[in-house]
Amino acid sequence: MATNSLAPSDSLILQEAGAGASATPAFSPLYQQIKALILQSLQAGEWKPGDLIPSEIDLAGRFRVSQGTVRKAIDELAAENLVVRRQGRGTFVATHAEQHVQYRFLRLLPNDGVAGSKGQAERTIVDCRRLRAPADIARVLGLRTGDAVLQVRRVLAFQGVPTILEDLWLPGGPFKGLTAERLDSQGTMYALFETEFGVRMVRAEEKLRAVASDDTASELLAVPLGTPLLSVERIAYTYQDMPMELRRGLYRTDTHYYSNTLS
Amino acid sequence: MATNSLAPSDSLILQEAGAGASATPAFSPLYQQIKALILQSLQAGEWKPGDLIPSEIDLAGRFRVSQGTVRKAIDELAAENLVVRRQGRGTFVATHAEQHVQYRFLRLLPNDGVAGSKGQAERTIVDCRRLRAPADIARVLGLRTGDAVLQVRRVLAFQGVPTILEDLWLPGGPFKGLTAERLDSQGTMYALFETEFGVRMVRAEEKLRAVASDDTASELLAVPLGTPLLSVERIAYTYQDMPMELRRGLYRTDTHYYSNTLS
DNA sequence: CAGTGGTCTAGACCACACT
DNA sequence: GTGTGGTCTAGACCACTGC
Repeated sequence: MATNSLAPSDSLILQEAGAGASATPAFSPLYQQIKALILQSLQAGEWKPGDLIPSEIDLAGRFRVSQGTVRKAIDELAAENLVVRRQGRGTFVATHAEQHVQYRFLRLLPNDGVAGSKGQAERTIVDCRRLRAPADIARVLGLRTGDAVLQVRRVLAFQGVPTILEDLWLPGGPFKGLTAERLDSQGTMYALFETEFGVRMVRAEEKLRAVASDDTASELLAVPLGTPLLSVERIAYTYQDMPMELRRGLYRTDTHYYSNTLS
Repeated sequence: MATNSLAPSDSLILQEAGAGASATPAFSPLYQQIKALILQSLQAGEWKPGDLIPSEIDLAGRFRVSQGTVRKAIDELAAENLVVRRQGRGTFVATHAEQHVQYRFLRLLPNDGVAGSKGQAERTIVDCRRLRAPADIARVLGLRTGDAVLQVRRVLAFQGVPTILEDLWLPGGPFKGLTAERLDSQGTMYALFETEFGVRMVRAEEKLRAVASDDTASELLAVPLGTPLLSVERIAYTYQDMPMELRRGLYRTDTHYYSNTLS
């Protein structure tokens, strides 16, 4: 804790200026400003995933606002899964590691809702290489064409049945030093990203299509050529809506289905 | 407003009994109880979709709690899209009618994010009949096998291209009197359900798979036999998690894609 | 026991919409 | 202006956790 950007010094929050002139240009509620400040500290890595952040009373003192205002800020962060509240203990930075759910963003479930069929996926890294980003990949990741990216291809199998083939691309900078061996360690990829590279995926967007299996997919997933597969393109974002991963997956949907809840 | 179940009379809320005995069997926070009471009124149809509900101060008075407690209850209802707050005007029951989004639960977007390509879908009712529910349909809708259900088949086309073929099943009871003509009226189906049958869909669950086009689908969607299509099975729920609609759709995903956000 | 988040209250003021 | 939801405060008490 060398630097604490939450010291009273930078708690200079723009107050709701003289009520008379309603021409306050860029006004936002106090609790939103607090939320933004806390977010900055999360992004800056001052509190790492799993860490306990200061108590509400503590933060209220630093920012010179009431506890209720801090509470509302944290409420929103908790609603966005950036932070986890635990009564009696405190508020913690959300983490993928030591989190019971195996796959944070994977919505694929087995057809038979086998109780606790958490049947560990068998993971196989097919390929892992560094290369210069093609234009389309670069654009999605917010890089320049030709920048270094890491490309990984892997297959996930459930109970011996290869079910998911996915290619993923990561920006070379933040993931310097990532190798196939590291990826083979136990634990989720996203957990590895957090613990080893300080990158926490916060949100993702997916585009789904139905496609026909090509040669490669048919071989790796052991299905006949032309079998309908669910194509899932995912862009995962870290704090600040910064894209940090592109994933293109092909899912077999004979034994599993993609589950979604709309509200 | 013949009966007002929110009169002070029924505001008998179990208070946090004598602090000494912590053996309160079924305790829940006051604001949760308020929320449940408001929900009951919504379910009972005392306030219809689009209606203005009483102000926070009003409700606080009726329930004999503080405005802040009512606020928290309404906050949650708003977060679940059951209610819409409008500063300066009041809180309204959420509605599908007069709501700008065309299709509440449809996640299909055109490949080219054409600005405002809200290109009205052309809707064609292919079939509409009453029948006795097969076992699988009945189970999903919470009916008994053989109960009356309404089955509708329709095609949605965008800019002349047939894109969605869907079959849907509705319980005969709540939708007594629904005919193909009524379905052909302008406005969303869900809007019609609200205004004509008092049924508001609140939430839905979908199962997605990739399948090959069969004879029927190929004909109605004008695609070659075997074309990969996105199969979407949707169960829509009204208040109280009561299933009210089963929909099985086949989407072409050459011109569109299914969009999903994970967080 | 002390410290944390969770609930509840009461009151003040602001921003907005309608009349 | 009046009434609505939106923000902010200050203080009280409860429920849970860990020492």
